[in-house]
Amino acid sequence: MTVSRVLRIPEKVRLATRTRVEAAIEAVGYVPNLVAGSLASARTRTIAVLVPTIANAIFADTVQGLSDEVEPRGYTVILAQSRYDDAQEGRMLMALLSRRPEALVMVGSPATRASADLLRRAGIPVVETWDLPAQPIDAVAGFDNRAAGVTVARHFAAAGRRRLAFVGGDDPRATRRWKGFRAASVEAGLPVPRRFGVGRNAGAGALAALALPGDVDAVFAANDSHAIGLLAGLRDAGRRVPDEVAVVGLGDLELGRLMQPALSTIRIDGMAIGRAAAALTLGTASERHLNLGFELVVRLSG
Amino acid sequence: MTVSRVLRIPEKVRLATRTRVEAAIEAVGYVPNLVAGSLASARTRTIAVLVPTIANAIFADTVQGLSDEVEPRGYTVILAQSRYDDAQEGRMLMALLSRRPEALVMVGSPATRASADLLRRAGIPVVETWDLPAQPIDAVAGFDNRAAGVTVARHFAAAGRRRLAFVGGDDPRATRRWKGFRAASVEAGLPVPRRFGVGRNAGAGALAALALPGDVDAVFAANDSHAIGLLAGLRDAGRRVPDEVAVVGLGDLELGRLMQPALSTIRIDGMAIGRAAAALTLGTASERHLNLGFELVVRLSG
DNA sequence: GTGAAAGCGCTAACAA
DNA sequence: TTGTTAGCGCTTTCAC
Repeated sequence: MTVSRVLRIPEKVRLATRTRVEAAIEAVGYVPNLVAGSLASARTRTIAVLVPTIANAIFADTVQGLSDEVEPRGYTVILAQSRYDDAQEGRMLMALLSRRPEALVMVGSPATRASADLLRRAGIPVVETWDLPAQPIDAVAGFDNRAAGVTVARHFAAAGRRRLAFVGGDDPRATRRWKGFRAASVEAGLPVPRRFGVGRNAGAGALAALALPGDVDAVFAANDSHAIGLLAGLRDAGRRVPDEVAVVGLGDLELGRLMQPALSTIRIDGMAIGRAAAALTLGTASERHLNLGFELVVRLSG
Repeated sequence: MTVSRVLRIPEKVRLATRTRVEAAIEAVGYVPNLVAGSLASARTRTIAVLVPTIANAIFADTVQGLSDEVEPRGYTVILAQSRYDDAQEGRMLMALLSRRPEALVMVGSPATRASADLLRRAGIPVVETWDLPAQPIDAVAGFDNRAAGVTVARHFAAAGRRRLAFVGGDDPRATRRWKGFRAASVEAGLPVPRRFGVGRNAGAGALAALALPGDVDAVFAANDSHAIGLLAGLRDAGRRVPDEVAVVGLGDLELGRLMQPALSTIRIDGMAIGRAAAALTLGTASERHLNLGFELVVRLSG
């Protein structure tokens, strides 16, 4: 019991005792067992994180932002990937909750009703990120994906572009960007944009460049990785950017800034999303609904 | 007890009983408590991972490779970041071990003797990655960083380059690349290369381009992110690549392939390192010492 | 300021 | 095939 106090509330132990205990801890190389401690205290000091994939700079940034806030406070991150697969998401949610995290942070929202119910009954703070769901489970740290699409379409329309296209995946957030993009295009009196579904890497963006009809004069790529691939593909195809085709991405990857022409983009601060999620899980946030917004950064590509 | 069996060894429960238990589980929304289970069975089904930072594509790839292998087997990844800081590394190692992972995977090797001792006494598989330490704690999945530097220097020398430079950080692995690069340059009869220490992002590479003396005709950037920044910086400074300066990176980021000129690089398969680490932790690897190698990929930048 | 008792929710081992 | 007992290594509570 005294050892336990020395480790957790040293000021409640007489200095002499404390010193002796510390020496013993050192001597035997004692490493406390937090799984036993967690069971006894009902506090695991663990935050669960579920991302589609960690091998994507934007989500990795969010995990880092979260982890930067949470580690100094003694929390450990437990991580799982849903791989854009609803069943996998459900399994991972269950696996994470079985470890009794004190909060759960996920990119997006649960895909199924069962997953949503599971989270609702978990009795811990749940933070949905990278989106602004209409009926959140609990807390939110994200931005309006639809509005991002609208912003880009209006930007293209104002610049006199007429034949728009969209390149992106079919996950819920990309789809919301697409919907906003399409609606605002039509509202601006332009034809319905073409949509190119693609894989999840930059090479896919390059492929999209090949498939792009000759009359398209502006493309919104739902993430910067695609946009950069698209830029490279257009360059190789001999199509001049932005003269013939404008390109705008989303995410503001550092590398987009270094492309020639520099990539215009919707800037999202993934690390800030992670930090906001941390504040929400730790209860230090002022509100449960954080709209971190986005910003159109116009560079040379469009 | 019967519930426990239904969940872990359902074939040992009569079908009728099983069905009833499953119905009850469903009805009350029972979520098993793995922290209690872990304590009782002394098996946490947890793998600890320590990376310098997760917001770096190459490490994120490794974490994904690892996680892809272990998640289907019921393991959960617990993650911590050392931030290239020895004290932080020590604290995180302790924090991770307190949670009694069944194995620990880290990028590089423990920085201090105390950390190394801690790991040695942990009594679990420990995998050091992204390097080939001479005296590993236990298992290794990596490549020879020094040899990578040697390969690039010889490549430059064979191409008739004379004034070499190195751009990179001062972490142990970048330093080993530098040492190999320098030694092989001198061996080839070239002057000692200049070394430019830089921060950890691509912008730093762009800055290095500005600092680069006019007579340098070949640069080895210790990672692709720096190399891509360097390419952009050289382009903006009006220095032609590869005519005036050759550039070779390390990592084979997808975006390097899309640059113009396409980036030559030392290809490392970060995901394969993660998968190998998984095999090592799960005991399915044939050897404890895996050299995954690297490959010089010559593209247009040098 | 220190220690003794009880118990966290499971699983291992054994009994029925 | 099912159930009982003991105990995993801590923390909480309460006594001294």
